This record gives sequence, C-alpha cells and structure tokens, in this order.
Amino acid sequence: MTQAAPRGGTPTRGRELRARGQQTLVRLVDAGTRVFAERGYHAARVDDIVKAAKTSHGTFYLYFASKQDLFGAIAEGVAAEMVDLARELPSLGGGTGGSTDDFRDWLTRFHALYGRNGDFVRTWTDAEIGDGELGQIAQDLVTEFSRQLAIRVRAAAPDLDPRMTAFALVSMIERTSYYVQSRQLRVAPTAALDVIAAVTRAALHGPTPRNPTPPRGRAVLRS
Amino acid sequence: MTQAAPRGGTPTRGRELRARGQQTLVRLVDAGTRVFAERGYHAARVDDIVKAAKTSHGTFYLYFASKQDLFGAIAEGVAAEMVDLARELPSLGGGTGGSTDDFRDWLTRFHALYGRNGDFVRTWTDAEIGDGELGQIAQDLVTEFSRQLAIRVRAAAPDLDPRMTAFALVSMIERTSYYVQSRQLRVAPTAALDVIAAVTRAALHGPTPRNPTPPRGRAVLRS
Amino acid sequence: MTQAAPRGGTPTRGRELRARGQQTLVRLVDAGTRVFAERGYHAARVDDIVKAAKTSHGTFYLYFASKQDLFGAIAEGVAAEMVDLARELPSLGGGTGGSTDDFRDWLTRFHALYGRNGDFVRTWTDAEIGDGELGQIAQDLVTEFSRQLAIRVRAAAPDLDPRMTAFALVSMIERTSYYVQSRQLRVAPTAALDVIAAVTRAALHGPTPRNPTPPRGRAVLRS
Amino acid sequence: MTQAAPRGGTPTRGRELRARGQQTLVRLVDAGTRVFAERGYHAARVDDIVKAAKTSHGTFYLYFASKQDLFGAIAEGVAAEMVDLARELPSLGGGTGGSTDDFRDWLTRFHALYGRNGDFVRTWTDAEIGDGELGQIAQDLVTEFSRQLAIRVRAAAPDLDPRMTAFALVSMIERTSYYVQSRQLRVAPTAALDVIAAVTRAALHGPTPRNPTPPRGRAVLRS
DNA sequence: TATGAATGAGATTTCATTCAT
DNA sequence: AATGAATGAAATCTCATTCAT
Repeated sequence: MTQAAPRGGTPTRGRELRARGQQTLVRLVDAGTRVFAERGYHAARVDDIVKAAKTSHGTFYLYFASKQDLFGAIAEGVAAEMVDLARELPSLGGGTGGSTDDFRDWLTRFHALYGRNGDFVRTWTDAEIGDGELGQIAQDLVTEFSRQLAIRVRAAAPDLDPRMTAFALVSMIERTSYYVQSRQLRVAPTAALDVIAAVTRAALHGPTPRNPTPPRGRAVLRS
Repeated sequence: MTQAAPRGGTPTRGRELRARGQQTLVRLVDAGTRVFAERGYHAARVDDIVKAAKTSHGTFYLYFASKQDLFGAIAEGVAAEMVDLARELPSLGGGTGGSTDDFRDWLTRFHALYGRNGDFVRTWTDAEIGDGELGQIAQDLVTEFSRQLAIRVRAAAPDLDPRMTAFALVSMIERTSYYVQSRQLRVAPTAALDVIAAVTRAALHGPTPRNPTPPRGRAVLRS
Repeated sequence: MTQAAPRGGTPTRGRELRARGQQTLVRLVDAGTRVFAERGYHAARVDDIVKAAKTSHGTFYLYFASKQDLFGAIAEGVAAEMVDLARELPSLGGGTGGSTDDFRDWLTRFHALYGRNGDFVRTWTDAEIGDGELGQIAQDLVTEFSRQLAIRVRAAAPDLDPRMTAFALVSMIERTSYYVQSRQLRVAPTAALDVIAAVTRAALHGPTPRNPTPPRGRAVLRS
Repeated sequence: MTQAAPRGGTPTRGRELRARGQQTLVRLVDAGTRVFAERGYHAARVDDIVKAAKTSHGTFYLYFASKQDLFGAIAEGVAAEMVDLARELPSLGGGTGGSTDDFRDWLTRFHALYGRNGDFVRTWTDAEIGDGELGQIAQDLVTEFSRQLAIRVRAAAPDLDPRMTAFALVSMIERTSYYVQSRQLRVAPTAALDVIAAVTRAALHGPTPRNPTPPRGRAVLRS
C-alpha cells in the first residue's frame, strides 16, 4: 500500500519539477481531493480548488489540463492505493491456513484507507457518468478488488462460485463502510467491521459461533 | 407497491389538472426518469428532458419549479415504490415460519424493480451531494429499507445485531444488483440472486450445506 | 448578385424562426459584419457583437455555435455575393463583342460591393490562418473569381495564358480596391477604376490610345 | 539589400550584448519569424516562440518588451529589406533606357525575397488591425514601394498617372507572388513572373507582340 | 395550456507578462 | 544572462430560469 506520488496531468507530463513545483502540485492534489470529496465532482469549482491550494487559476492549468484531468489523476492514485490493499488480502482460512483474525485486521486497514479516500470515491459515480475513462478506472478497481477476493474465496470455499461471491462480499464491505463513514449508520466502526467479518466467515465456512459454546446438538435451523 | 401518482412541483400544487395537463405531466416525469438515468443529474439538461417529452421549456416550468423539483418528485415516487417493496419482505425463517423460497422470490421482485429504477437510483449520489432535501429522501429510503430488514433479522436470528446486519445485507443486495444490472458483473441475474440468498441465509442461520457431502438424513431444504 | 439571406449556424439549423427570431438573427449578422470589419477576427469580442446587436451572450449562442460559426456564416454570404458578381463579368472584347464600357461598369459594381464587404473580407487573412474551413471559403472565392475572369480572357485574347493572366488581374483589381477603400491610396475611386480598366485593356489588347490620335507609325516599343 | 541586424526591444536598447546574448537574440528573431509566419500574429504563442528558440519565457522578456515588440522588430527588418529592393528597381524603358530584361531580373529577385519573407508579410494584416504602429510600418512599406515604382513609371510612360499606375502594378506583383507562393496558383514561378512582366510592359508601352500572327497593319484594338 | 425567445450569472480555460532564484 | 514558476485579467461558452405572446 504505497501512497502513490501525485502525478500531474498533461501539462506536467514530461516536465521536470523543481522543489517549488512539486510543492504546488501536491497542494493542488490535496486541495482537489478535499474539495471533490466535499462537494462532488460537478459542484466543485476550480475556483474552490485553487483557493484551497492557495494558488491561482493560471497555476492550476500549469499542472492539469482540466478539472477532469485533476480528478482523473487523483482517482488513479486512490485506485492504485486500494488495489495495493486488495492484493494484501490474507488467505480466508479453509484448508490452507490463514486465520479469521488476519481478515479482521485487513478489514481495519481497509476501513482506515476508506476513511481517507471514501468521500472522494463516493464522487466517482458523479464524475464517471458519460465519461469513458473515469468509469474505466472505477470499474477496473472493482474488478481487481473482486478478483483478489475471488482468489481467496476459491481457496477457502471451493464449493462456492468465487466470482459471484466475491462481488457480493465486496459490495457489502464497501457499502457498509460507506454507510458507517457517512454517519448514515451510526455505530462504532469496530462493531460494523465485526459484523462484516462475521457475515463473510459465515458465507464461507458456516455460522459464527455466537455463544462461546454453541448449544450442542442444536441442529441447524431449518430455514 | 403502488406506483405513486406523479406529483407536480410547486407550480402544479393546488392546481387541478385536466386530461391534457395530466398527460403532459406524465410525459415530463417519464422523460425525466429516462434522461436522469442516462446522463445523471448534473449532466441532464432541462433541454434534453423537454425534448424527450416533446414539449417546451416554458411548459416544463409550468409543472415543476425547477430541475431539482422534478428530480425530487421522481425520487419520491421511486422511493415509495421501493419502501412498499421492503414492507413486503417475508419472514426470514427462524422460529416463526417463512421459507427461504419466499425470500428468494422477494429478491426476484426486488431485482425486477431495481431493473426499472436502478439507473435512476444510481444518480442519487450525484444529485444529493451538498443538497439537503434530496439526500434526505435517499437516506430515508435506506433507513426504512434497513429497518424493515432488521425486523426480519431480529425475528430470525436473535443473536445478531439486527440493525447492523440489516445494513450489511442491504448493502450487498443493492450493490450486487447494481453490478449485475450495469453489466459490470456479467452473470445471469438468477445466479447472482441465488448467491445473495445463500449468503443471507448463511449469515442468519449458518452455512449452506454444500453438495459434496450433503448432511445425511437431514431433511432441510437444499439451498 | 443576390444578398443571400443570413443563415444561422448549428444551433439555428433546423429550427424554424418566427418573426422575432429572424430579426434577432439579422441583427447579429449585421453586428458581426460591422464588428469583425472594424476590429478583425481575433480582436472582435463576442461581447462587442452582442452589444452592437443589442442582445445578450446567451442569445448569441442560440443562433451561432461559436464566434467562428458566425464568422463563417457571414463569410459564406459575402463569398456568394462576390461569386455572383464574378459570374456577371461581361465579355472583354476581342472577337466576340462586349465593349470596354461593360467592363468598366462591372468594375464600378465590384467596387461598390467591395465597399460594403471589403472591410470584412480583409479580415479573412486574420481568421483563416490555421483554420481549414474558413481558408477554404476564401480560396474557393479567389479560385472561382479567377476562373470566371479566365474564361473572358481566353475569349478575348487567345494568345495569353488565361489562368495566369486572370490571377494577375484579379490581384490588381482586388488589392487596388483595397488600397483605395482603406484610404492608403487617396484618389477618387473613379480614377483608380479607370486605371485598372486601362491596364486590363492594355494587357489584353494593347495600349490605351492616350492621345485622341495615337502617333501613327509609332512602333511598339521594344520589349 | 542589407539584412538589417536584428534589433532588440526596449529591454535590450542601450545594452551591449556579448556574444552569447547576440546569439540568443538571433535565435529569438528567427524563431519569431518562423512561428509568426506559420501561425499568424494572434495564434502565435510566446510559448511557441521560446520553445522554437530553445529558451525560456523569462529570457524572451529580457530581449523584447512584448510579443508585439518582437513582431515589430522583425517587421522593420523585413520592411527595410524590401524597401532596399524597391530602390533597386531598374528603369522601365521608354525614353531613358533600361531594358525589359532588367525589370524581369528584378522581379526574380523580388520573388526570391518574397519567398523568404512572404509568409511573414502576409500576417501583417492580422497584426496590424487596430494597431497604430504596426500598420504604419506596413503602410510605409507599400507607400515607399509604390513611390519608387511611380518614379520609373513617370519616366517610362509620361502619359499615365504614375502614382495610381504604380499602386495597380504593386498590387499585382505582390498578390500574384502571394498566390504563387501559397500554392493557390500552381504554376512555375518563372511563368507567373513572365506574365507579370508582360502585363506591366503592356500597361506602360503597349501590348506584347505575340507570336502567332501579329495583327497585321492593324493598329490599335478598338478599346 | 403552451411555447419560442431571451437572459445573465457564472464556469472553465488561455496566455502575455512578471517574479524569484 | 537565464529560467521555471506564478499570476490574473479577460475571453468564450453554458444552461437553468423567466418573459411575452
């Protein structure tokens, strides 16, 4: 999970930046991330961004070809971070080892990363509509995320359809994080992550033992 | 699940609409639904909508106070439909009856409804940001949806935190439907719904008995 | 020589204009012609044009897709007028009739037309550089103009290269008109036209008899 | 015909340039000539120029006060060259000697010079509009050119209005060169120059004796 | 009830010029 | 003497909304 160094848009490509330029670039990327997250892609004004970055319109276009270019640059960085994280998904247990705790830890890291980037990620839907390239980034991210998860699912629960299960779990993980972070679901994050972990575990291996000693002999409830 | 009669905006409120007016109103709502779904809230132009409705700008503002007003009207209708559906969620098994098949059927109905409204629903994120009223509708919808599900969860699996589990499941159901409908996850809808149903069941009651060694003698329905 | 009815740009194409719209369109075209002529293409601001047309920015773009679109529309109209005039070039004497006076009259008409459009035409160089379509209009105009003249030249003086001679004469006619109209050459227009007519005549048929009775026997000067 | 040494703008005036500075100045002037010629005054970006000169914005303004200043400097140089050439116009025959061949040779030199500078000269119309100083240079050039030609005309053909005839001929010479150079008139330059020479000769002295059947005995064509 | 036309605030982007090193 | 970075005024264009018939 490397925090990808911000990467400028067209105008910057090929230019070597000195210290001062680097600084400005970072300020613009940071400001953009903040403003996009707060207002959404369309409502975010270039004016807001340059004000937040304490620079000028002209400077903005020295580093990025357009508002969309900046958005894309940020999106790529964020996507890269999240893909990196996905690749570090632990094994999900089953035959080959890997403990539930590993996954629970990973969820914590995911939630932390989502906490930093989630507001921005949410705006993708806004920005992507009608735009090929941006939609692609988002789609690739989901695809790769699911693919990584599917690999673990296959190993842990060979009977399940790995791809579909992975999509279902990714959906749950991402959206729940969103509801928690957006305060639409007001609970302690740890509690929410526990539930996600439990559902995941149940989906793959069976139910979470809820009481320390599961009522012995209790047959599985008929559904 | 009543398709809420389209409700005009301020300009319409209090006016009795004759047959012709009703027709125009319906045309505008339909056109709006289509255009918003295709382009998203911000990219949708009032011009597109009136063209699709084969009417004029002037007429638009005879029926709706603003673009947002139309969006809100549509959103309310859609939300009402979906809440209606949520209220028809069957019992999820456990002590009090209700079969897995009932839930699976309900999922089919959900998917069908989402098929009609999903594209529009997706744009809520786009429209809502930074806006109080619209965000409220979306939030209320999710809340009510989760509340209804939570009621069933509580009955079916008293040991689980109903609210949090409900949110996790709603997240999964909604997003997966989205991925399927948007063709990002290219699978037969029925297969996807089967997986959702299975995960839900596992989360509530334990793992799905898988084929290789079906629990002998056990009467319970194969999943 | 029909004054081509002004023709709107993309936004207008396909729309039926009512009386009021027609009026506005004409006002914009007139204002554009004036402002472009005064300031040149680049220095002309859309703001200047809409002010001169006593309308608003928004309205401008209701009729024309861009500043260039307006320019092109005007240019096409002007070019059409001038081509029409070129087609009315009289025979230039020689075997098949046609008197010098006819050509002199035509020059008067040309000069009058150039008087109305010349300032605008001058700006073509400005606008055309780097733009394919506009350059084409200008080029087509010159080509057609020369072609028409070449036809007359061929008939009147079969020994001359018609195309090249035509270009040379067109060059002279156009530029001299320009110098006269721009007051760079401060002479009575009629005098200038007389000279042009004389040079043309001399080029085609021989020198103008300058004294009522040309010195008989005077051998043509060795070239 | 001296290639006027490039002359720096305000910032340079009064400064003594060392070898390196001289070099940079020349590079800028060359680049400017090229870029202005290619793109025209308005479309030429200072950025293009400094890139072509392999230097920086900052440096540009060390040598020239503004984009216009550079343009003016180049224009002055070009104008000087052309005026120099105009002053070398040979006598045009008539009483005082001077052969047609001399004029034809001069045309060749003119065409060569125009070949080097024509693209730049063409942009004057673009740059000059609405601007006093630049227009002045162009105007002075034409005036002086015509004045020089008028002197020859007066000597060669006393009956003609020298000033007006000179303008007509200059118009033809310049524009035809332009059409040839811009490839709008696709002919061998020598052929075009022959025609120009012939028309000039005819205008001043009478028609060129043509080969096939020189009109026997018949004096001048009816006008 | 309907509509074509008009509006103008506001958004993005450009680029000649200046600054700081 | 040179340069990368910064500036901001100004230009073009958009589009939700209102007007007038």
